[in-house]
Amino acid sequence: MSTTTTTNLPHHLKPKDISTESTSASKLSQKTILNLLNTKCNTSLQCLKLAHCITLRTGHFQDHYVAGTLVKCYANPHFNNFGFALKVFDYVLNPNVFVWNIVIRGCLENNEPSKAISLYHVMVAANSRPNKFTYPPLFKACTITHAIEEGLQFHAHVVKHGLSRDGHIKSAGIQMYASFGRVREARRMLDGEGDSDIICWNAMVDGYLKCGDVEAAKKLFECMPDKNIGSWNAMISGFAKCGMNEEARKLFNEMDKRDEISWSAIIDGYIKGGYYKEALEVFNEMQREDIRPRKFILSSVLAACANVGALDQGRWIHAYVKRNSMRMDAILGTALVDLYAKCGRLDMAWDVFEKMTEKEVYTWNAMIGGLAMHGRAEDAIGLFSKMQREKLKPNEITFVGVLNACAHSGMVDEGLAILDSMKNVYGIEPEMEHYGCVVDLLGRAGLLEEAEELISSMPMEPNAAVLGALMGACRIHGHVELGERVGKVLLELEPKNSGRYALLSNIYAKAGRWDDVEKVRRLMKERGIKTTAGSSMIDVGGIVHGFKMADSSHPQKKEIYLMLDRIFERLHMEGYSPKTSQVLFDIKEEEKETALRYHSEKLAIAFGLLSTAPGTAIRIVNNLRVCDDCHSATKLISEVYNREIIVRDRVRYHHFKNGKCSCKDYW
DNA sequence: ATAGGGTTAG
Repeated sequence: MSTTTTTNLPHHLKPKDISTESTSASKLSQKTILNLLNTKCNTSLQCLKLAHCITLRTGHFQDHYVAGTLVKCYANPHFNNFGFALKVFDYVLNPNVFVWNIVIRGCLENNEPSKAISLYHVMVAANSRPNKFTYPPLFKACTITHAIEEGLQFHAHVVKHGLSRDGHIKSAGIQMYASFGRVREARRMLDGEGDSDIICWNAMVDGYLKCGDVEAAKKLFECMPDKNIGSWNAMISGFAKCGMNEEARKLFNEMDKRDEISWSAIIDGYIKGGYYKEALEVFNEMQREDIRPRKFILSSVLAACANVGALDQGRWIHAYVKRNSMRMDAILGTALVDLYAKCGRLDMAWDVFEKMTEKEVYTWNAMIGGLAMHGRAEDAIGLFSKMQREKLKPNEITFVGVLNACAHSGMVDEGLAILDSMKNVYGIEPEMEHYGCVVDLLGRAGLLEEAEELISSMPMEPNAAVLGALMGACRIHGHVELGERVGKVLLELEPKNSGRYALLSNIYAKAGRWDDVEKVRRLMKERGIKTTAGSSMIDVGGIVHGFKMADSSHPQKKEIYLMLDRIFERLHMEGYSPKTSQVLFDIKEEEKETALRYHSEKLAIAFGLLSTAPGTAIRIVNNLRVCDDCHSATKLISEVYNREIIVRDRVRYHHFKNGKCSCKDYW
């Protein structure tokens, strides 16, 4: 029975060629061949092909045990050629359960869960009776593809075949039901007949937590007949994922033996909650306990470094990876690419990217996104084309990167063409995020009407992010009426988001409508909304220094403020005039200037100029977008002090050099 | 008979 598109196998690998031949090889026993397949053939494709030839020559190919093992070897994800495994499978006559199970599992291991499901139907149609090994991968496939109907059907088959007692099936089933949000069905499986063991309990604990039922998880954890380290870890990572970092930490402290997963879960919880500094502290704590970090933790920590701009610590990890000859797998490599890109070192990001041998879509996405963030739209699009030349399928994240690149450099036609091609060429339905990028693109370019039209043509109701993009464009182009209209909707849609209030009052302030600015301020007060304070971080000698507006907490505050005054003296001589329209209060002009002068970004720059050698680049990470005034001041500083200043804001990078910015004042 | 399960990463 043919199950795949059958292109023929190479001549020498076809059964019919030599199955009748009798050579000395035929004396090889089944056992010897299996031994060969199970040892050498898992790493060497050459050995595998040789073994394949031998099975054909000796007539062992139609032995299901041999054929199954052979297919399993070909299906090893390491070879990245599952298509070939399927072709070989096609030549197995009347495969038995063993062979079917191998190929179904192979689908899963090669990221083809839907294929696993469809092959199961072929298997049943071919009258092969599934056994207990058949179902776990199928449940997993349903979990991944969210195939609820099929999952229920598989469960029914499990019952029909009398396999419900099996622990492997139970744990996979529990996970599946939990992923559907059906904890009660999961629990019923756990409590049903047969042997539920630690792994099933752990899966259930995890399931409860993934569904947000913390109490049920706690209760089960308490009354489990037996626990292992995995049970604790499931609780900790579950707490961490629910944002309950303190609870997680409490359990973590109670453990008598922690493994890498325990540490990793804690660190990850902090990262997910945006507590990057805390994450880095835990990492240091771990090292003080002499635990040698491995790639799992390292890639998490790299994400934390990337987010706070801790370039030096990130580089240390990179060096650590090299020093310990750790394999640069796709995840670790991607984390490094992301780190360097987010820390403003595109050169190093590119270096890692180029040397990586195991790139995945994520890796390309990180590099494309990095280029986009730096305003290098042509390069981002170039890389996108290269990705296709290398026959890698872009995913929806790839398009977010590419469209962002267009938005950051005003490439309207290209952006629209790409949005169009998503569906027509790549078969990927544009989602809200993609529309958001294009609304941003059109809006920034001043095409407000087109942006509005796009929004009304979207197949879904615009969310806050999309409207926010439109409103941002209104601010840039001084479109008060539209901005006001959108702003009102947005304030109801997201009454807790302080950024929206700031944007609206900014639009009013720019138009000099101070009464309305005041109204917004009062509304915020009524609703108890606090503005997100702007903060800037700068990494000097491996230590990240953070500044807030008018900050006086830094030990060197005196020097910093003195430096700032000196800087502004020089800037004024160069013709700098403060962009007081940035200030959201109707105060006197001089006061406005003072308010601008102590923006966190300027404090960080002053500190950077003080504490780094002349000529070295200054790298700053802002939590918000750069303001107009900081932008023009920084341009001038880069010229007057002859320094390259690299500023990362909430969405993109600005490379200031010789009085100019890489964003070409378009951001 | 042969094969297999949970908690950690971009």
